[in-house]
Amino acid sequence: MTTKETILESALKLFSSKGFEGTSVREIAADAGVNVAMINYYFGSKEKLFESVVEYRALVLKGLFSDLVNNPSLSYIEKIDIIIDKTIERKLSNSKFHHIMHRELSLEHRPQLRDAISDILLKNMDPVKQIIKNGIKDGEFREVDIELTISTILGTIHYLLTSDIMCRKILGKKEGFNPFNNKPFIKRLSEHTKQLMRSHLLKNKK
Amino acid sequence: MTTKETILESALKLFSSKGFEGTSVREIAADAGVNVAMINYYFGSKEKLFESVVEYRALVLKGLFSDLVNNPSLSYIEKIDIIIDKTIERKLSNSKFHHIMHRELSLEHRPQLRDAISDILLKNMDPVKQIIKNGIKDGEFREVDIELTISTILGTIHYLLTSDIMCRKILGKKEGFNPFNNKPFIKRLSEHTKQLMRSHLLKNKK
DNA sequence: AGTTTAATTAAACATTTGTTTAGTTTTAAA
DNA sequence: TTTAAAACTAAACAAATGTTTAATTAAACT
Repeated sequence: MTTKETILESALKLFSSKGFEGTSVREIAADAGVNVAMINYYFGSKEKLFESVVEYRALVLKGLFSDLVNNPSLSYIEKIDIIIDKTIERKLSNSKFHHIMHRELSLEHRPQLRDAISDILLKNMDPVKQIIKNGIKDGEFREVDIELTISTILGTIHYLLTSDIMCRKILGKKEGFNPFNNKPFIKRLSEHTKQLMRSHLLKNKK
Repeated sequence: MTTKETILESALKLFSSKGFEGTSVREIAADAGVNVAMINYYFGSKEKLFESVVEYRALVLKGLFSDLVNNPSLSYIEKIDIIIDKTIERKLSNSKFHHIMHRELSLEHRPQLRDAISDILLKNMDPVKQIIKNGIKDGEFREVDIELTISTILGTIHYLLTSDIMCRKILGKKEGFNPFNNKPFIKRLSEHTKQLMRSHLLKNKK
């Protein structure tokens, strides 16, 4: 790993757990095992380092669902199932990055960064919207509020996978329980969300 | 308003918009129009000021739903409707405080504060749980995943009411749109969530 | 080889940080 | 009115902050 990448990884970790202002460049340098000056040498400033972390990680959140829209071999509800699983999966494997982005969203300084971040987070919005819209048009889905239905999917997953301590308390679990690598819980979350969407979306339910 | 309260109000405002580390005591003092030393005089330290803000505002988030559990004149789904509306209402009238609490939850330092905050946020968890449980027992509700159903309600509302910019983009609204004081949108959110819960919870739907 | 460019270092820089001090004004009680 | 406590102020404090400098080492090129 190059020096630049080492710094990016340490910055990702520390920004995620302590926030931007809560993390000093010296901490990042120490964690990465490099000289403090290297941060400004490679990135120019702490703020630009932060933006680089966002860019660096935004790449892995590329559009996932665009090819799903025109896939004729799946029913609409099956597409929703896939969207749910992929969303959970993606959030789990990028939990630190999601932490950073959602925290930044709730802060009011650095408005241009907020804008960039919301774009990244909603990169998959349009294909999902299209799938639900088509599902309604073809009579498989009820005439639901499309945007808010997507918010429910994202909100349910986000709410539980953002704060381990919150998740633990909601579920009534003990200290040792870690939602992020607990397979039964992930399965449970997936099943609940899918079932929820079946009841909500499908017209002819039995 | 006393000096102490003025400081608390300014701290609430600034912590909410810029975060704990992102806000300096001098900014707070300036905003409150008092001398910097007053903060340490009244609160001891910046950290204790933060805890005081949490205490100060936690009072207004008292248990809302405990009397709802044993109310016999309402059906279970009507109780859920009330819970949804009260949750939205409470979040709107304390949006700054919710900002602070959810941000703090996602940070990993100050663990004892995280614990206190999650307790505050979940103060109403038990009565809601009880209502759904009774609804299932009495045959009005299906056998849903109770904890995750609550997470869906909270998650949907939280996801949309946390970041104005995100909300705007999800809904495809212009710059000027502010979800926090847009009545039609609040109504829309309320209706969606209620409808969602009807489909999800009710056994004999038509 | 020598030379230029890049990478890295330790130290210093100027600000800003939270906090404290010592003194002053205001308030309230005796 | 005198006295004591509370409220408030301006200044100073030490520590930490992001950033830059100047010097040194390593790499790459001619």
